[in-house]
Amino acid sequence: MADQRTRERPTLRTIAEETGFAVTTVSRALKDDPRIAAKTRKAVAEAAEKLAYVPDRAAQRLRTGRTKVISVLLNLEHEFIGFADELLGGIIEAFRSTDFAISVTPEFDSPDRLNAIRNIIRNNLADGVILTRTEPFDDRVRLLHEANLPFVTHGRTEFTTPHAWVDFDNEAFARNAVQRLVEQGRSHVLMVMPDTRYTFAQHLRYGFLTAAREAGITFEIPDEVTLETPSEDIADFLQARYSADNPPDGHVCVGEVVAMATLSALHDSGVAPGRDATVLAKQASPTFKHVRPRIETVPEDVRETGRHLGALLLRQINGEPPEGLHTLMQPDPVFRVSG
Amino acid sequence: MADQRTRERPTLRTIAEETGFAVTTVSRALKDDPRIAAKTRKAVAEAAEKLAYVPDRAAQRLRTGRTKVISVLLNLEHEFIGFADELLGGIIEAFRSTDFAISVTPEFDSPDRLNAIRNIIRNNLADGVILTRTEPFDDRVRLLHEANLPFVTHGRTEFTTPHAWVDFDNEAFARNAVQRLVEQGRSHVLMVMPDTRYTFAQHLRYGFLTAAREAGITFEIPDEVTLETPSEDIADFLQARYSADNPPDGHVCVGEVVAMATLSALHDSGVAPGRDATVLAKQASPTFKHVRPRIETVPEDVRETGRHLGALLLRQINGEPPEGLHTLMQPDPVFRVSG
DNA sequence: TGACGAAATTAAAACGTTACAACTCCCAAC
DNA sequence: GTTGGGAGTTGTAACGTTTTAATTTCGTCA
Repeated sequence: MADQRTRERPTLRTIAEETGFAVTTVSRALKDDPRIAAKTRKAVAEAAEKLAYVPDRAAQRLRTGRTKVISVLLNLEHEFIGFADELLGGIIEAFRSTDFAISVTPEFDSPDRLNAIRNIIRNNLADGVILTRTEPFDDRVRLLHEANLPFVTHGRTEFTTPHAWVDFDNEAFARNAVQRLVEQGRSHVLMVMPDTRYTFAQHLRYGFLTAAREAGITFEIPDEVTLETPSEDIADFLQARYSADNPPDGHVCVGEVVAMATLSALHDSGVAPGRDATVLAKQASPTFKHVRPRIETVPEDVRETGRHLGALLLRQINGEPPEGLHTLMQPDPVFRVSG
Repeated sequence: MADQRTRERPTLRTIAEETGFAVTTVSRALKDDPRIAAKTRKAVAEAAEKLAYVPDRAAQRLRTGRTKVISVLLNLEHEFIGFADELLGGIIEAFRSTDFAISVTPEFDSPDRLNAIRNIIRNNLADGVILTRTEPFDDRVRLLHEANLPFVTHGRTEFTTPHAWVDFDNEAFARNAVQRLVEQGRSHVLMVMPDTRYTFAQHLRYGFLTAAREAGITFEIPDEVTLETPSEDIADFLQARYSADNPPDGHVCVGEVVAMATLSALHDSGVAPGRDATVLAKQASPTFKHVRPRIETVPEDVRETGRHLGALLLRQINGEPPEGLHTLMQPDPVFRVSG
């Protein structure tokens, strides 16, 4: 049985023997080191090509300490549907022309989110880290900063020490949404919020509240449910709301799951979207095109977010300081009927 | 600025100096080698604990050739929404108690799907590989087999050499679906198929055709669209079908995206699901609960699929031969109203 | 003619681990 | 009192790379 893995792979030594140069020379020549004569570099390159030489990553890593690995921390337990697909897709695009490997590190529920980071630092598992679900005073950020390991967060913190981040302007989104609801004559708006521990929950809340107050309409942020509540419970809650006093007539939905739960609650309550109430949503996946009745949405391009995260991380790995490495993605100010 | 990455990490040598044993002894003691006296093992373990020693993966990898990495090949360009989230979630669960890292390797469109595999083999990037979107005579399987690198496919091949796989019984699903449609009095059924190059397309087709023939009803498999067609084009196609002669009255949908496209096409054509036509679907995400009108579905647990893939791969990495390492996941034979 | 320095190349060490082949004890057997 | 052998331990080499500090080579200038 032929085993290509154990079949002798060419090493620098092989090339050295082939060309008659020393291993050091070969190593340098392959990196186009100007100390090596141009003629030599060419000869070495040709030999390497001929032998199909590829450097051994384990040896490089042992010698240099660089892993050539990017670690993406994801909570795959209850993520927004399709979030990981798109984010990873974007990150991978950003690293496509490099030889970095993308490693997915699971993050389990809160008590020790830190452990995943500690593990990466202790075992030197990555040259860079991408964090999601950022909190205002995120300890993971503190750890990575101390360890001097490049990282980018999806979402902002409130630390004063600068670090790279990419975020969607959720405050603007919420503000725009409320204003649009007001334009449509709505007067009592409701929004299901993310868990308050995440920074973007504050942004949403702020945008939502200020816009509602400015417009002089009433608003409602339920305590009973969050985006992490199972979506059928959200739907049940909303349905209960509709059979109680003073039901909302406008909904701002931060994600597709909550938007669909809302629509199903309206449907099951006999409330006609568009006529009796308006539902606005942030749309991240193309699926939403097919939801009926059609509602107005604003897109959030998660893949693009991933590309930005990757790009900012790469710049840090290449030595740029994190100062100013930010991308705040602006929502399209106009809501459009999806599909 | 403290840099924990460069701060001296304890190595075997550190422990050796601390305990007075030789490096070899320490190395063996840490693996509980019976050649080392129990007392020594204990002393070494304590010193290692005290110093917070963790073995250097680069050094282990260089020395042993084992990478402690699993590579998951995913096409993140046009995957079913949420597929990667769930599959990765399951795979990660399977490897949770090991120290394997999960690396996502992008697979781009067909011409050279092989290159990703070649790259993994040449660079020795993984100890095991998980393949998705398997084809009947999948060259990737051939390569991995030759390289003697453990792997599992999601989906079956038609090779005679045995290899590990995990699959959903799509033939049974399609058969059950057609039978259910017949029960509901439907007489002309339509199914949008995956691209024919994938093995599971054959299974679906076979189940669909035999059940329809057995029941003596007419059926239709459009050439114009596949599951890879942009979903709005699928919807447009179906809408056109409804304004033409002899429209279908039953739909089998392999995924949620096509199910939603179908529902939107019915809606936009003024065809009432349940009364004028029946839509049955395979449901992989909980979101679908909220789709209105409700339709009957059968669940497919992609996370469980991931767990199986991971488990079978792990067994091979631990030396089991691939013979008999299969899991064919059976669909629930009864369709239920979702939500 | 010999010394100098720049250009080109090199040997050797190191990264941290594991594997191989010894080596040292010490006790039992003759 | 030597021998044999097992238990326990160890030194050394090796994995393939990069880095440091030489070393060689050669043209130039005094």
